[in-house]
Amino acid sequence: MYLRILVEQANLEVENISSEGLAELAGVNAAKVRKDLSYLGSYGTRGVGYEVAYLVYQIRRELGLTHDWPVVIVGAGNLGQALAGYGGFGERGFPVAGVVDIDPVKIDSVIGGVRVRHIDDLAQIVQGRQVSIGVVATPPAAAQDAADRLVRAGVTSILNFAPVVLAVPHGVSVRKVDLAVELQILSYYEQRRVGVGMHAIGSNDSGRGASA
Amino acid sequence: MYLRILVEQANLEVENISSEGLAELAGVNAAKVRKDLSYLGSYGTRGVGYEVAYLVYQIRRELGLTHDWPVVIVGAGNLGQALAGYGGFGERGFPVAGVVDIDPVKIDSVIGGVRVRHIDDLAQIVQGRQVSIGVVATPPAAAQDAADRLVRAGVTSILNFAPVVLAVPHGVSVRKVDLAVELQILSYYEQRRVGVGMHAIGSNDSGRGASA
DNA sequence: CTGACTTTGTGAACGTGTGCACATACGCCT
DNA sequence: AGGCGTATGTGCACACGTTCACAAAGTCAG
Repeated sequence: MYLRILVEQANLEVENISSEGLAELAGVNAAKVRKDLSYLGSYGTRGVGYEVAYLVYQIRRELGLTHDWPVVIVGAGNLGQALAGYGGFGERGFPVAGVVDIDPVKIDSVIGGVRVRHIDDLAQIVQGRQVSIGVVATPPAAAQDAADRLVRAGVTSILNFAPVVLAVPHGVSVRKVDLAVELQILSYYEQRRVGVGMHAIGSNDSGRGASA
Repeated sequence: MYLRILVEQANLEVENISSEGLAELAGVNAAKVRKDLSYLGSYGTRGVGYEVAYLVYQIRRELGLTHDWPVVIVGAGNLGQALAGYGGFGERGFPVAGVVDIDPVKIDSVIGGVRVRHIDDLAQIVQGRQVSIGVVATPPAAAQDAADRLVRAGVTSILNFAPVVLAVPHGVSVRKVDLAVELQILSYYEQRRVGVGMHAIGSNDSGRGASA
């Protein structure tokens, strides 16, 4: 998150930024910013702040964003198509190396400049293009199989959009994005708002909310 | 998450489930399950476990899922279209009440059975259909404006897919889903894996990972 | 060079979430 | 009816992330 804001500031030709300025843009506490950045080392200058360009470089380095990480998407349904068609990934260093599906009807259609291939070609794509990140965008019932295939092909990190808990071997990282859960959390706040007589208003989930 | 698993179990005609069983399906600790469920009240039976159907009812009640929460989507680009076309929302109690965009080219196209309308019609949609949840699926530059319009129209909860920090008045809840950040977190793990010589393997983010 | 001002880096306090361990309560079998 | 086994509910300890507060370190003006 800091990285995104800092890149934005760099484009605006801001050369230095204080922890307080960065905190405001990020919607967090200034002390937290300093503590977070201190894990990278002591790259700030007291009385001045942080040099934006240098900080961008250091964060990129720490996050492993010095080179691209090609990504393979499993599932060419609504979500898979949207992800492949969304240009933002390539821009941010995650080019779509391939899209695979199990449905013959979808094979060979082109999405976002990438041709959909059969899931049996997964290993070939992964090994040929050194892909280490896979995205599961299948229906829930097919998600575990998709994950198994990704792992077998050599992928070691998975971003899972299916609302299921994936079982993977040790050494494989999984992150889950569950859109329905996000909406359910909002519905919980809505329900409290009307039900308990408004004394819960303004209380957001830790750090994820913002107010002005 | 428990809700999703319990509904699944109910469909499999499981009548009772223990905290340990539920914990395994959810990939968490059994004590955590019991503590979480205890916030709903004492709905378990010692020596037996929890009655699935009753638990589903209680969780639904607590989360405010006893009735539907119509949702309005701002932005009919790649992501907006995918979200509108994805049937999962309606199924889970979040029907798409409308999709709006500012681009005249997109107006009147039909996505997932819903006609795209102009953003100026937002207030009408929100008030006419009692919408309290809005989804921001616009490019970053347009996100704050989209949020402002949603708030003005009367929406009190926002799910934000744009990679920006939204400023909203007190009393409005915001949740953010940033796909690029998720990938960056995975890239961080990947980078550690190769860089530091594998002693970080298997360490996932708190509770979001799974292994077998 | 000195002094006033600014901003970092971090020790300490605080709050929250997680996990262990065990008393408690319930069902079932004899 | 009584005892045994099983699973819940929760007090306690621990670990972690967040915030406060302040000394240290740097800049800049005169």
